[in-house]
Amino acid sequence: MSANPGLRGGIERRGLRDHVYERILELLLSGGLEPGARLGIDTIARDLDVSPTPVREAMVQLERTGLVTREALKGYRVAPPLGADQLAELFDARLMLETTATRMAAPAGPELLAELRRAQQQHARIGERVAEALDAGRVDLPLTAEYFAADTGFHAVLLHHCGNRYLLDMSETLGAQLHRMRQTALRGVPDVEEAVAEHAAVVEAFASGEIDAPVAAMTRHLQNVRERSLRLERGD
Amino acid sequence: MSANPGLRGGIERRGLRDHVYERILELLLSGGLEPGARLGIDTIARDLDVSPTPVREAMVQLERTGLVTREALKGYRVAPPLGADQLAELFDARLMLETTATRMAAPAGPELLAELRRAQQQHARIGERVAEALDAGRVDLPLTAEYFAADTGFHAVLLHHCGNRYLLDMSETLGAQLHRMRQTALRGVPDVEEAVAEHAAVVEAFASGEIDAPVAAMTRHLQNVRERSLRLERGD
DNA sequence: ACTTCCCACATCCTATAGGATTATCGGAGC
DNA sequence: GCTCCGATAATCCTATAGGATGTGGGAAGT
Repeated sequence: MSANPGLRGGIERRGLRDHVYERILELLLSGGLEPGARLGIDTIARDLDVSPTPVREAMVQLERTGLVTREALKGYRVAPPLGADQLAELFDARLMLETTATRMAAPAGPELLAELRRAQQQHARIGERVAEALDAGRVDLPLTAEYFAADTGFHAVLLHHCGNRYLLDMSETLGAQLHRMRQTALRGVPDVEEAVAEHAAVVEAFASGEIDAPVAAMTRHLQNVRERSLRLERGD
Repeated sequence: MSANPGLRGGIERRGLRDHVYERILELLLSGGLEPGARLGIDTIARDLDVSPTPVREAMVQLERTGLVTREALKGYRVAPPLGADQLAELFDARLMLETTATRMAAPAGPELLAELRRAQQQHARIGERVAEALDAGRVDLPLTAEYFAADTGFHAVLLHHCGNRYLLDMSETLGAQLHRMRQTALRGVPDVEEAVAEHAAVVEAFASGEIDAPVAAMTRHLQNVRERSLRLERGD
């Protein structure tokens, strides 16, 4: 296929729109902006040294993800924080998606098991560091971001192996909302040990070969996450 | 600038982007375009008497629905027809979504039952006319479109009453793909009687008050639809 | 002092123009 | 006859400009 993978840096041309999209996306995911803050087209265009047109396209794409809201003739804003009801619905949707994906991936091949173990160990490793920092009273923002990425990565393994692109798409859409929730509602990582243990239980269930065990373990995990998060949302 | 800004082809006053989006969407859903056909920005802009910018925004929005594909620096095209594997995945996703929505809507209030009955009668009424036309050997395209709309409407009732906006969003996304499938893969409506009967069974299950009956009826219905469609796809 | 009206500023939205890239078609060479 | 190559045309992509709309502040009136 591609003759020389070595020099693909200069001719990476895929339009400004995608670059602008990624920049704004990571800006949103980094959490530096308050919900409701204005996202002026011209302002962003000036900051990125591009014209308003690609910025506008990127905003349309972002609007579809739910991270930004648009009011006609008034401009774009950072989406308001998720309400308690939205939070519950989000967890319900995720429960449906991931249990189904787990069921579809149930006859676990050896490569799935390997990937799952790798993701789980990564998650556990970072989780341990997070727990240490938490005991020391420190809050390490980059570390927590890394932790969330590892957690997302673990779940992504199953979605990638369920063999259904629509489920994967839905999961990625929900993933953006989930990230937003973690920034606004939750302030830290209150349940590292529980999450790591439950992930390990899922891996064990897959390794056991029982056909219904993985779904049961995943259901338990997600219901626990839901319960912990909603309890935290209500104010401890 | 344009000669007469006052009467621009029935375009109202809330931003051209949404209007352009709707126009292109109904153009795609009407089925007048071959899969793979080019969707030139400037061409569409000229046809609708607007500038390329709102057309471009509408295309970004459409790309997210899966109805059109985009190749950087090459333009937009009508998405290729769904393969057999995509078809199966689509039905699996729909099965997951609708059974879950049915379960969530299970304690049926009287207003849900009323809406469901109304939608079911509408579906049955149009279905009868479709069957008559089918017996007479005629193929009435507007009538089949109306039939599909009624079928979609029946399922939409449940999604609207499940109380979860994410499930509703997913269903609408899948709905576009479903519509596309009906245009390409299926040519007519081969299973009017079965579909009407199964919808009636779903309504009855809701009316019975049994907590698990609606989910079971809906599962049976969707599995039957899946089986009939895939059999047709394989070529009778 | 409070409300209302009006005007100036900022921003969004659309239109037009030009550079860059890709597809197409005709012709030369093997 | 087939392949390769170059020029032309069409299209996409980005940038810039101007009209339309919403917003905020100040002055006048009650």
